[in-house]
Amino acid sequence: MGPKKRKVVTAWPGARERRSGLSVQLQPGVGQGAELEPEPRGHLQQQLPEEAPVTSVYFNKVAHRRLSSGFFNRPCVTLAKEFLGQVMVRKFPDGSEVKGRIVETEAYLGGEDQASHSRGGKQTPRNTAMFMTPGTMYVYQIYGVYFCLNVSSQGDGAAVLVRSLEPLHGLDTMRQLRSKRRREAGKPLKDHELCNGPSKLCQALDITKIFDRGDLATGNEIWLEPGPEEISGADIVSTSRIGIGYAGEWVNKPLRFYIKGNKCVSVVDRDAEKVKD
DNA sequence: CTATGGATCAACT
DNA sequence: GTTGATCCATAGA
Repeated sequence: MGPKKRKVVTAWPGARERRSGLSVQLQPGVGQGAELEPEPRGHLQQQLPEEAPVTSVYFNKVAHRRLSSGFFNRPCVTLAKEFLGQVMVRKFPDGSEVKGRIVETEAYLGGEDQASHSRGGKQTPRNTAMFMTPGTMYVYQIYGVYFCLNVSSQGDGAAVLVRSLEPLHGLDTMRQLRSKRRREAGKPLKDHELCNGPSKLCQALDITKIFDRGDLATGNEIWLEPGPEEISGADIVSTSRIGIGYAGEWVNKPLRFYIKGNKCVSVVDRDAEKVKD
């Protein structure tokens, strides 16, 4: 039997409201400062003015507080692994911030990758961001309900899907944002459940289509900072991607990467974790 | 396990 | 312009 007939709607509900910022009331101050901030890396972590221009790599080591465009200009698989451990920061219109450490990513390689939205090298209005400068965000809506965040990498049509974060700061804000789609009577979410999925993290950070084609390297509302610790190759599990059963030979390619043992990984692969030789 | 929900795009008229 | 099949998921039972 065929699919049910659907009415056609040209805009997603709430689009206008969300443009003006948060659509839930946040409780200011609650929980802020009670959570552990990542240790600064070295002594150069001083605060910078928000739009501090980076004019020279030689005189602006300080500017590495925020990962800049050069960081994103790497091959897709390399970038997917380098993302692990970096801290995603979301600043809301009221000035408050939430932060989470990236613990799970997937690489989508572009034209030849049958699981990629850019398969066959096809560029459409939806996936245009995948073909833009490395560091460009590709946000798309899935199943009509949720959003997923990708970041363009080096390579035509290649991008990295951000699948899971370990919440570091602003957990109460995340919980409020995540509750919007949940029943009142639902059990309160554990910390590790706040961002353990590609659309969960978009809810928790209020990432919507308005960020599509935005630049993660220069934006004021969302950016990356160096993580508190280096993630070594030995701590990275490489395994198959999630939810791409249609992609033929690409189904089993090890293009999903996560930090071994991290509680916030969405789908754990015990077999892939068994390190042999 | 199932229900949910709407944009997207190829393939048509 | 319309149609049909699909889609990188989540929530709740």
